[in-house]
Amino acid sequence: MGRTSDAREKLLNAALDLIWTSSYGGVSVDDICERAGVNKGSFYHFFPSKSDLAVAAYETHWQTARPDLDRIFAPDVPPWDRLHQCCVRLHEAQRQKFQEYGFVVGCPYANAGSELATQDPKIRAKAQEMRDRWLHYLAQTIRDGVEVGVMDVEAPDSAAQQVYSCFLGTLLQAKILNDPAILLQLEPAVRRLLQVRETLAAVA
Amino acid sequence: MGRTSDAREKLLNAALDLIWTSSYGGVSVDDICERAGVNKGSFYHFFPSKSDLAVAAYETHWQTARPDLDRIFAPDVPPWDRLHQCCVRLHEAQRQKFQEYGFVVGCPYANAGSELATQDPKIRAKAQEMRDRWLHYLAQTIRDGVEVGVMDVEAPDSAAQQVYSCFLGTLLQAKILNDPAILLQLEPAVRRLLQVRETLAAVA
DNA sequence: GGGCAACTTGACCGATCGGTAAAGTGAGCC
DNA sequence: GGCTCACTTTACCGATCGGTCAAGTTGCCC
Repeated sequence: MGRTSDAREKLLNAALDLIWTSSYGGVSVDDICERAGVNKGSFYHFFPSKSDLAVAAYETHWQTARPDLDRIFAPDVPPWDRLHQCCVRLHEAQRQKFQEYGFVVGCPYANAGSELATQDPKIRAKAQEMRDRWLHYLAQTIRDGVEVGVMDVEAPDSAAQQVYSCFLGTLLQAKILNDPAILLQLEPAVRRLLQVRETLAAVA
Repeated sequence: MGRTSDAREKLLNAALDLIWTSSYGGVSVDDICERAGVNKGSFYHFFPSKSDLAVAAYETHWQTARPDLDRIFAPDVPPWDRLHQCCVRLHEAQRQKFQEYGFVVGCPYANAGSELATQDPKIRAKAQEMRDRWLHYLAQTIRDGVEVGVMDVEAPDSAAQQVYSCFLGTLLQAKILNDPAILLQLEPAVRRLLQVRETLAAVA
């Protein structure tokens, strides 16, 4: 029935790229179509609006990144190693984007939330969903770390939220300073927040 | 020589308000003029461009907020009390904005940095300047806290950056969840980051 | 009280915004 | 092999964008 097309995927990739390195308001539908090599008529065949495309692009990006995250946060990895690896990867990813574009681009979901939380309910909901997914990884890691005795925390869910705050805030500072090296401060902050045992941390 | 006018001030106030509760890209010059009750021709009499107005609005806001901050971070206030008061005020300010507009609006400077750091050098520079000003308060407080023995930190400048990350990240989460209560997690996070002595913290 | 400069007014600019419509095209299925 | 329907093409829409301009008007200073 009918023909097939990869225009949808090309639009999703173009949208994520452009919005991530610029901003939602700074990128037009025409820009996205041009980058994707797709006509505007086709755009509106696949997506009812610009913001629907953005939401879909974030979901696609998450699904792409998810296998990596599942590996980093696998239950058989020692709890602190998960967070250590996570900090390293975050720094590495921003360093790479910086080399590619000349800019620290920060977290795409957080950028969207910061720009649009008060304006677009669908995008705010998506940013919230992304936060929930991250918190799940973090909270489980912290629970495991406490159980093993490598972390000392009273309320793992609250602690996860605090660690996530450090993530977002450090990424944002790196973006504002346009300096990926800011992210090197992330790991020591997390270690303090979770009272990670020094001797074991050194092993990781 | 010539007449006087308060149009400039009205434009600055309108711009800060509108951009803070929405976003830079989500607010037009016409919107700002309408809110300020000023014609567009007058706008461009006072400011060469929209982004110049934004930068000026942030500076004005800072100068307005500064006396309060100087009081909170005064050298004769016990170091932990400064940070405690700061957390309380941050929560209170967002709660108030939430009541007024129905939205958690976050930090105006961080919002601007997040949205425009990769697009507008002047605004990125301004966001960086605001961060530097905050870090100055925080680092001095931490140095004082260490000296008095109420905090335990190796590198006060790094610690200040980590605390600031917590500020930004927690404000951003509150905005994404549209829930001011998220900010209640800020103080315990700061206490852990700086290893604040529990007994003395309880006094504050 | 006159002159000058600061400010206001309102119409206007070309470009671009997100989104639409309708005719055309081609791949897959029977 | 032809029908059908997913997709493409292209031209178009009214609204709005940031910004301009030239002719006013009004207060301050001498």
